[in-house]
Amino acid sequence: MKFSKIFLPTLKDAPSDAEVVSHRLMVRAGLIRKVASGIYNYLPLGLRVIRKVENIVREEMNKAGAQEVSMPMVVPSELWQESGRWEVYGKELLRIKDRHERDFCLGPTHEEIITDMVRGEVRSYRQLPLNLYQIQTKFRDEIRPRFGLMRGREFIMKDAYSFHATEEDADKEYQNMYDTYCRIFERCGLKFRAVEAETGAIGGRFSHEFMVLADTGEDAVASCNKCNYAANVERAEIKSQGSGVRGQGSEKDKPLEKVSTPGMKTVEEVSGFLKTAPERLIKTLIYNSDKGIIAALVRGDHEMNEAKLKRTLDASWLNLADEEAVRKATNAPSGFAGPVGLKTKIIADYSIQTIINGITGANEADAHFINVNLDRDFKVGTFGDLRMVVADDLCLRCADGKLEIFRGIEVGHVFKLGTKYSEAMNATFLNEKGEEKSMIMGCYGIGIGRTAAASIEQNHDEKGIIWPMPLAPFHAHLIPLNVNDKAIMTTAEAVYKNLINAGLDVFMDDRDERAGTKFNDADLIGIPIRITVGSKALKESSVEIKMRKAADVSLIKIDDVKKKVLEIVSSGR
RNA sequence: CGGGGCGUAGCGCAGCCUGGUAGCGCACCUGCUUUGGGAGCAGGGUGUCGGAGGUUCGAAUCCUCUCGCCCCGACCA
Repeated sequence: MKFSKIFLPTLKDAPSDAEVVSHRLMVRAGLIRKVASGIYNYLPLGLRVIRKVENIVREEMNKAGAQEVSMPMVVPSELWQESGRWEVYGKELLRIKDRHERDFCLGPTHEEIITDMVRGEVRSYRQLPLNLYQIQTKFRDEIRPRFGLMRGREFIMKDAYSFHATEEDADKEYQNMYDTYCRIFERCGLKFRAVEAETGAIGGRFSHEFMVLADTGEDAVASCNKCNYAANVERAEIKSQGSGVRGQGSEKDKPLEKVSTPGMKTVEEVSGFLKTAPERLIKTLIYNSDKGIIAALVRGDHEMNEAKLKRTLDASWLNLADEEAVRKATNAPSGFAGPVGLKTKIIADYSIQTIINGITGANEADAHFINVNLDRDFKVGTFGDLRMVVADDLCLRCADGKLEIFRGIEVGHVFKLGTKYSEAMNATFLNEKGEEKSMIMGCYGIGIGRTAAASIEQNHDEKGIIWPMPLAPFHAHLIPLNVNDKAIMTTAEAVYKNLINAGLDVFMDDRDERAGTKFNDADLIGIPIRITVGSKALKESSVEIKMRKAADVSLIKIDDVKKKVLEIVSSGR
């Protein structure tokens, strides 16, 4: 492909709405253009990269025994009603009506459709297992799309679904997909980690996320500095610290006292006003759930982890009570709730056990209690691990490890679904004994565009993108320095044809531009191998070859170019 | 959905407060010179100033409504 022919608009300035480096560079390097919030055009160069990722995914999935299918993007509401998610999924599900006023949605994920497809055909355990996948455009009406392809509303995803007759077989496939994902992201040249994760809206039993390490990542991951435990902070468990017994310290219990705290609602305000450390405060959060109104306590310097709370309560839904419900439960405006004298069920994080002479809301406006002590002043129904992990928390899985927090971009996610969808949608089969059983399912997703974006987050410099060879839109970038020089152009054309005949993807900048312009565009676009044809090297029957990621330039005889480039490309980096 | 901000040339922005008939840099077009890291000179403006309505002799500028986009938050008392 030649620059003069390709539709490749590069930009010196990035549009002001591009925040993160991958978004800026994708726009500047002419890979994508925005159509609407979270919705993008893929330009030729961008599509090439997308295709590279897709093909790696496709090859590895096929190798792992999965089969490619394609399902519709527009899905009738009935299937979603059957699974119950039409009600549950919320506003992210873009609902549309056809001309007959029938409800449809744009598929954000395809558990319902695939389950419907499989249940229609599979009757016997002999037809199992199955692993079907597609690479397709999804739509999720995200609250706040951002960061270009990183969190779009419309995005390309590989989603795979497996069906099994037994738990063991499903577990085996889960491991198979886990291993496959590791191979895929390794082939993409990414630094990543697989971490334990929450299952979220997809549901299911357990899951792992594949996180590309990047400071701009939207997720935080806790990982042990001693053992191989790693989990999304949403999920990460904490070894309860201390003995769990109050009063170990030298401090004596003081009498309970009510103090005036006009307008002081937040932990910062109260601790600042009373001149104490936030860890002395007991934060009281009033929740509404299917288990009734709950008061949940965490230490002032900690954050509640609702996923943990939900699990500990065994609740199926849970949300923070609104102002009115808070008043009803505590007789006070929000901001002044506390466990003392509270009638509702109280659940607390382990860390509450060790607070001596704590501070809580007094369940009346503009007042807090100080010197609050567990058991003497209030009772807790259940203790549990309820809070978000922070750096240096102790690892639950090993003896003396501490947790570190790093940021990551979620590029893949594997779920063991179990029978959530097969039961709801009646996807059954007959086993050897002729018994009717629900199929055991798994599902496995990879964000294609996000993987490309994540690669840029990890591989760039101030000049532009530095593609790893497997994702690069072209293998080599050929630059004839002066298109009006006959000797240079003859050589460049010869090298171009020679490399193409060798099966390589070659990009030639045949524009009548100055050297600086071409070099800068080359650095921006980030093709791994740069070959420069100029008069200096030509005198020695040579061209210059430079790797995008390296600084050094080497001369190479024109006759040896093909061999050299093939060598670099096949070495994979 | 709540708060804040922005919408002026393809991109980045100024002008708006204090109304007077639209500008800067880059890009783009023409010509000449130049040609190894974003060239120089000369010429060219490519715009419903997001849209609609209003105030006014006169609106990019003031007012109202509306649309779009961006940022922060959106359960953290």
